[in-house]
Amino acid sequence: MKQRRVRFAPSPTGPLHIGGVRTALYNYLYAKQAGGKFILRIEDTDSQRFVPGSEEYVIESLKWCGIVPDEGVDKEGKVVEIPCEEHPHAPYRQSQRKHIYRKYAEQLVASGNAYYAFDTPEELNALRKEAEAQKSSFIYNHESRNSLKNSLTIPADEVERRLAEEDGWTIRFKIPENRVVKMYDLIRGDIEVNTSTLDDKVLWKRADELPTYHLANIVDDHLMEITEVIRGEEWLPSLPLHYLLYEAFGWEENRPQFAHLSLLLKPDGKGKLSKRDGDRLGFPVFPLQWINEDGEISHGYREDGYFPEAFVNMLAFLGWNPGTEQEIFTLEELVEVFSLERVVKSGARFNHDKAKWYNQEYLRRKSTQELVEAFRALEGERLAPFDDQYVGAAVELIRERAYFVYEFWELCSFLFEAPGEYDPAGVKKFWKDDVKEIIPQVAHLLEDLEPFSKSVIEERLENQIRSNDWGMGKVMNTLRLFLMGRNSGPGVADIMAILGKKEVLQRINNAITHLG
RNA sequence: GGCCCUAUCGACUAGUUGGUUAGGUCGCAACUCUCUCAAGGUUGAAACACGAGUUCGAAUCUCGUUGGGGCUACCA
Repeated sequence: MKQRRVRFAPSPTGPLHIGGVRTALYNYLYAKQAGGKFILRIEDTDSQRFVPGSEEYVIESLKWCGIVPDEGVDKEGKVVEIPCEEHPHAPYRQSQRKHIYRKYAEQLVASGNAYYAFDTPEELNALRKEAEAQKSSFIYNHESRNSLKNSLTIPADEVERRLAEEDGWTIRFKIPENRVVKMYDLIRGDIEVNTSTLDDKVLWKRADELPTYHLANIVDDHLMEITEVIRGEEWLPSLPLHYLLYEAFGWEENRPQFAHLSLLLKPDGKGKLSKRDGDRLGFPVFPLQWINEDGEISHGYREDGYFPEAFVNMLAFLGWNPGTEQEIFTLEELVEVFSLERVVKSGARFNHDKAKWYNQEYLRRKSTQELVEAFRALEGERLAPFDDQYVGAAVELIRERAYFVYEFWELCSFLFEAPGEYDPAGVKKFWKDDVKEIIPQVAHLLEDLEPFSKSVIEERLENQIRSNDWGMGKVMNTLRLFLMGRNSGPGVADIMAILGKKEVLQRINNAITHLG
């Protein structure tokens, strides 16, 4: 059996959107499952829309996710430009493969499958406008091509002259008339389209002397011996053209199989997920932060505190499921169980809550030490005076309450800084005459307590409060207020054990003098 | 408009050969635990878009309608 070779082929026109990351992920999982190759190819045949930095962004995003290309990118994370043993098909950037495509385009003209067209963009736009006015649409196809300026209507010597003297020409594919193209999609099954509904797509652009996606894509997939093309659903309407191109080149024998992935949809309303939805609804649409030329910042999952494993797991389940009830999978486990047969055909709405839940699940699976390190990475200055044991105790106290490491400080800052003020609502609710009498007595009870551990504190407090009939709620909530400045949070005994006797007594006394 | 894809709880989905009390997860609600808030535990509300047809029997097969999505560039 042939080795599986799949590719992810983004265009460097800006940051990679999470839908793109998902496509890359599915390609990667599919390749790795069979011990195949995952190839990265940069499809930069649109010189107009090129955005500097996007190629690096794609590579860094994939790296963050743990999706490392086998071919196309070297160990330094650079796109390979010169062929070598590991990257025999270099260059992997289409702009650097220009010389390759031209002859294939010419070959199609020679075989009668394509033709030169001399119509200017202005002329075509005028035709489109005209058709629109008559509530129809202009299509460059078998009906119109014979009345337009191309090598099918212009005498051969004239064509020769114009090709030599002018640079205003394109090469168009000559779509056959009234033929049914029978296609097969690994996710969708059989698809049939009549060629008469298709238009004569441009294969070679005058504008930048480069092939269009359609030509470059087919040529490269063939030359790079791609076995399966897994791409977004937006390419499904082009599939008949691509089949016809394989046929015209005589490459049907080893034409890759195709799988079209449904698109990611907005969480609300209509349409596919876009950059603006992230800004509007407050969640990232990109794996990594992106800053455009105007200095506008788009949020990224990485910068927003997501673990890459959680992000990948969440993305994998958006449009795929293993058919079992397990929902937590590492990348390695996903490689094991992934299958295209289980990819869902309909579009999936992105859900921010589920993404957060995944992060929480992964946070819970981290060791305390890993979380201490992540916490320190975020709050270095403030945590510096405290040793790992103390920070670890703090982390263990609040880890169950967090979705993200960045929430840690808010949840346990009181363990590192004594409260400067006390929540007025809590003071009003608990700091009453009877409690003012009781708290000093409670403080006194703690003074000789040894060891000052959670269970010992808990036992002493509970016994005394109950036997004196002071009221558990009143006393405990007041203590919590004095220890952390707020009236909701972890258990009082837990807090005390971490802070230590001296600090606890000091905080209680401070509060008493402060509040009077 | 034309062409193509698609249709199960609010969301993600299971239900691959027609017979299930239509299952799970997120979210939501209630109860429970409890010194508060979380977390946990238990429970609940919640779906086969609609209409025909085939069949003893349809979420599942067929057709149609409707909804959703994509494409319709010398963009990918």
